[in-house]
Amino acid sequence: METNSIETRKDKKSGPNFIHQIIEEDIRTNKYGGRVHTRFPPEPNGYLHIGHAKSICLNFGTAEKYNGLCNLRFDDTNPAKEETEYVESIKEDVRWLGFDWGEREYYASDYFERLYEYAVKLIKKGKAYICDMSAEEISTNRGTPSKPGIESPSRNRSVDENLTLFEQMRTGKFPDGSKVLRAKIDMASPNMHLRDPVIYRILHAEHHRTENKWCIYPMYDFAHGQSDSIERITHSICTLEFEVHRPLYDWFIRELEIYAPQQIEFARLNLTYTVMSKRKLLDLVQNGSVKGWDDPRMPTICGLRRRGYTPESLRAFSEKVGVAKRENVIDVALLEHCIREDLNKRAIRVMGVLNPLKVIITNYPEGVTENLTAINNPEDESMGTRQIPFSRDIYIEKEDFMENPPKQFFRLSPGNEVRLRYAYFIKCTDVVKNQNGEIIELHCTYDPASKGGKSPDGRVVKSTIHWISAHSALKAEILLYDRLFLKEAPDEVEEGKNFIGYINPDSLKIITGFVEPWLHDAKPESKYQFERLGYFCVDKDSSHEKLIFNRTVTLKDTWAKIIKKRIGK
RNA sequence: UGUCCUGUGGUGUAAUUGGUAACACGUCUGACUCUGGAUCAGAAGAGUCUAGGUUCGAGCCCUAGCAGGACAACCA
Repeated sequence: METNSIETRKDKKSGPNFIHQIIEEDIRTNKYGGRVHTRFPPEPNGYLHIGHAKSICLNFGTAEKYNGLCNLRFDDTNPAKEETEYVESIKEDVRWLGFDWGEREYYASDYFERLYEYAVKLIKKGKAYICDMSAEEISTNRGTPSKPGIESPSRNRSVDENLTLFEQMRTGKFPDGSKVLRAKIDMASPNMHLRDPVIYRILHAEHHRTENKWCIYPMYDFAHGQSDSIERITHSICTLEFEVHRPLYDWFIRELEIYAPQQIEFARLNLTYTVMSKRKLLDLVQNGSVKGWDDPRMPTICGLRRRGYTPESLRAFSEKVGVAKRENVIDVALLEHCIREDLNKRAIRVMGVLNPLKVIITNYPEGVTENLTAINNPEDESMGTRQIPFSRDIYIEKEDFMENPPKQFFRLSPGNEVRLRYAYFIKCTDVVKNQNGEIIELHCTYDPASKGGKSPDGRVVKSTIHWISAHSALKAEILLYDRLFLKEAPDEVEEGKNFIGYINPDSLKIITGFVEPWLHDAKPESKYQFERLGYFCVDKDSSHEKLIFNRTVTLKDTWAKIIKKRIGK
């Protein structure tokens, strides 16, 4: 009862997004017999990124919400760019995000025969013709947005001649680029897409699925809408740039007299400090700025997965960014919030020291190891506890000690007592330095009565720091990732510059740290919180011989903020 | 000089379809705490691109502007 009222207060949700409003109206008016059928239609020519994740969540999520279906369809009309490898990676990513397309895995290439017949129908109606001009000629004759185009000399060929030529195109009589099939619409249309668009081109290329069956291929514009029609999609959700194509799709559907889906456009996702275009992501991979498509700094789904993002966090993110038509740039802080929120509930807490400083507890017996109990997750008692070894020599984080601390520094300093998490209170008695004056070791004393972290006399310490027992510490390679770009909007390049120039030179720091022995058997992709530091996940290349952790995201850090402010002033 | 789309706190998204701007992230306080995490309590921050108009009443309707974006691949 109480929880309920809290939930209704907290989850006071805003109204349905504009697409859902349209759908709800369509259901109400029985427009498609109450049916809701969407599709996610990627081209298998690259890896999916977080922008696609938004689209996937929208399409599959919408179908789920309204008890409908969502197809996975590959728009594979360009054999030159598409590969089976991409088909596989896309399927893996969609599945990983938690969506299921059942038996409904389709390909535009499955419809090539039907599309060919559609083209023939257009020719027979006098609505399409074979054009002999070259690509350049077609382009220059198309005019500009403000100047009408010029009609092709081939425009008034007879239906019979067009039919014959199209048939010959299919049988391979003509070389690439020598002829195209064009829709006969209006060379003076203010909409460029209606100026006799090319709908079929000759391409003597092997297709990843139809192999060498075809040497002519439909253009995307002539395949996409009809594919939606064939699949009896009710709501064809796509991004804004296809808004101007809609009149063309509607024209095809009308002239072909086939089932008409409804296209609705929404604004694609943009993220601060991130580039999202396939071209730029490819550039990053090819010029070696990152190690590959699944580099944890990439906004690709496989990159985010390797970074330690969970499907749940990505779905929550997709929900929070909303759906609208206005162009937007989402603060990556929202993405980071989503993964912290998810991992906070689920990740096991462990201790890891990234930048070790040796501490000798001088009044602790030598050669003794005792086990202390640590809580696996204070947010979830059911996750239990574990034992961690403690001994005379330990490592703490270098940043957790200051010889001459400012007022706001609560951690270890000469004379200041702190708690070693789950262990004892310690006090620093000596600072050992090398010849260069660098601190290399600390001597401390501990209070045996404070075992477990509580002092019987009730005295309080202001700070708790993490540590690792020196002899049982496990070495691990730790990859500290930061944002890939220094500039909030890396797409906005200044004169004569390139977005590559905005890359953060410190986006990756590789260090060797220590972690609890308990992590020896940690499995790839498993996620942990290193207490006080952040969330880390085991890299897929990690092994018993060499443990590798990726930092997914840091914890929120008030102290870091204070420092930043002091430096700023 | 064209056509289409979009303008609401720093960033996103809402506003029960004309009733006096809400939620999230971020920011800032404070409480609590064996993570300077989490949690909890609170604050600041927009008067809705501009100007007219309709109306008792406009972020929502009308008119005219302004600003931003998309469109000229045999790419998708």
